[in-house]
Amino acid sequence: MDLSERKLKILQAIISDYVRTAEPVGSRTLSKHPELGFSPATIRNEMADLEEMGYLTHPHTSAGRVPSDKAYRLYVNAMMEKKELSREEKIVIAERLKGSATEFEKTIEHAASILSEITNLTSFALTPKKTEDVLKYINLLPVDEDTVVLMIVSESGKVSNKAIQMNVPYTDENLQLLSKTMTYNYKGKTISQALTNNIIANFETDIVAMSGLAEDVMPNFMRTLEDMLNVNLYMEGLTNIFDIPEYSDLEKAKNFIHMLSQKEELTKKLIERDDGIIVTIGEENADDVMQDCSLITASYHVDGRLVGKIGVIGPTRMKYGEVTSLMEFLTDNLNNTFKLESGGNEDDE
Amino acid sequence: MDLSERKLKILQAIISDYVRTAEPVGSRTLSKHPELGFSPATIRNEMADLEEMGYLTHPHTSAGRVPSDKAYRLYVNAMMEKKELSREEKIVIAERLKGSATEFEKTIEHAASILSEITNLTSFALTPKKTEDVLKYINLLPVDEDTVVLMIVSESGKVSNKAIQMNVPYTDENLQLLSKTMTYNYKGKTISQALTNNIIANFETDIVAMSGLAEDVMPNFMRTLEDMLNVNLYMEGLTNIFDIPEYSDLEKAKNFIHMLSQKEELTKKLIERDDGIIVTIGEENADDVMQDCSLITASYHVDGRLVGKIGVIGPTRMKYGEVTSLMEFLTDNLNNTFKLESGGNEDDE
DNA sequence: ATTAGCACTCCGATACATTGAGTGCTAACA
DNA sequence: TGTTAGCACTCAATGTATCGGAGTGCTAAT
Repeated sequence: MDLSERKLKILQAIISDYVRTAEPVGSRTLSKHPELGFSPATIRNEMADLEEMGYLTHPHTSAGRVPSDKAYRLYVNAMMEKKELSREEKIVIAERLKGSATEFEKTIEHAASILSEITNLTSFALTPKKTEDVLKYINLLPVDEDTVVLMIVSESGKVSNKAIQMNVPYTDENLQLLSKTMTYNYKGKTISQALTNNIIANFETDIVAMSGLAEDVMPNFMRTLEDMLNVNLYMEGLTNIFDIPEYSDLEKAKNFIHMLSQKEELTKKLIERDDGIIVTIGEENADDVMQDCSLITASYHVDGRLVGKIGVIGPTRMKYGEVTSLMEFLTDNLNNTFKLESGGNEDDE
Repeated sequence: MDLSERKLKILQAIISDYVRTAEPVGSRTLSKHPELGFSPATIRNEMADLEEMGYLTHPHTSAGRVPSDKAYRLYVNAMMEKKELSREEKIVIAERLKGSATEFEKTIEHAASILSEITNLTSFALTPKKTEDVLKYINLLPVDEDTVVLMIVSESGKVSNKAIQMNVPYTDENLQLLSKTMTYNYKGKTISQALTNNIIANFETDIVAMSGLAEDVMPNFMRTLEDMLNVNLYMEGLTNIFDIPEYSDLEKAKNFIHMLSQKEELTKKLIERDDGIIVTIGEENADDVMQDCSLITASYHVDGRLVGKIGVIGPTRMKYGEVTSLMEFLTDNLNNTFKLESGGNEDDE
């Protein structure tokens, strides 16, 4: 089942040629490769073998060979070499990320820009899912006779709020009491814990509940917590696919763009992916509309806990080595950036 | 300079045929129109005149005629008839908008969805620019030893906030004093007024300023005000253009999508447009990349003051009558929705 | 003023020949 | 026995020629 040294070399050459040119590569071209000192005929034999084994395909009889998904998988697993970025590139990238360091979301957005610019693919970035963010402080503030503002502050520095229309008259004392009770009950809990353990039951016996205040406030509190879990999806380089030969077919381009326009679904797909750098190639993607794409995602961490994602999507024919190396560098950089800031002064909204 | 009755009829027929079929329309076809009982030859003469006057073009010698931008302009100004929506359509649309009435932004987003679904064009919706929103209440809340939350509430119900890292130690009294001073100074002012009249000078002599507190707070206050002016752009039906013959050319489709991906620029263009229903046709658009598109925007009002926009963009060949009627209905509906709520419980973020 | 008639133009579809890159196979070779 | 040269074959892509049809513009008749 193992491939001979020579077959591997040939396969690698085919992949790298094809990735570069997008044209099926033939035996003649390959025999000119410096690493492959064999005649076209020999290479043809090997290619026939490789095709039988499922690593290559044939668009039609008189065309060269094209790597299959299986070939790319082998390449990514075993043959691909990381392409370390040059010192200059690293500096430029780091600068660009740092240039917007005060604004959390901007930094993420820039990461996506960089990714699409360098790879010439479509990239995206997902802000962290705050499931594990810890509640710190809850307050209720009087505004009007019938309006109260609920404010929630979390460890990561996120501040959320909501104006609540009160059905029941309230007093400042009651508000304060409820704020304190809520803070006492929820402080130190993660958002997901707060959402699953509805502590409203505890209030039942309390004077606050008697006043009906909690009935007005708690549903809004829960909704606001849910809102806090929302993530933002940034996308860059959408039109890059028009320059990729694979998508010179209008129908294909349409499907691609249509898929990427479904932001909610896309977000869901991305969140579900495992941590670390994950490469899924062509048919490995569960999704029908992604059967001829490769998707690469990487996760970054804020404060070592909250997990966000960046990624690229493009044709299966892509420079896996370069892309993954770049993504590795980017996530490392993001991890560091968000570690130093360490829950500092982030931006709301 | 005026066009004869007959010429007008012919032009109208050409436009309506061309809008429907996207094919150049010839004299034969026209002579079969029930309204036009003339022979092809007669119609040809008239068409030649219309072409000379700039209302028609000729893709090539042996092709039918195509309306020019000038023709569309005439059509929109003088010939187009509003197409009242049916009672059922109105009900369905109103229901869809109401279904999300509690969430301001969702309502806007739905308006865009409806617009693109019915017109089969690309649509967008812009949340209102809050320049004229009036400040109501400003508060500073202690969180940490070195963290304070700034909270701003406006008449429209929008609540904004920002966590501030304090460089100077503060006391609760100082915070309260500063909150009160700020509220006193800014309450009743619009956001744009607050942004232009920097009242920080007034504080100079005040004890609060002495403590250095204001220096920490004011820049953040200003930044937050600016953030409050940010608008959101929703876009729907981006891929609809792939079904439009005009964009079966890959290059054109690319340019179109690329233009719409530049969200900031697009937002700026849209905001700048006058109120009411505005139609700009082809070359009337200042922008190079929009020379063969028509853009229709309409404004809706929240509380009669804040102005948001909805719109569609597509090929100059579009059903102006139907689209503008629909947009009129939508904006009327939005105006009412946001009037009844009257600064009620809107959503932050 | 309108229209029938006709020559003319030009696009688009169809058919056909040509080219060239590449294959698979066989037989010769080291 | 593995490698290679040679050769017939395949097939997409390209170019060329032809033809039909839709539509025009002009002229002459009504």
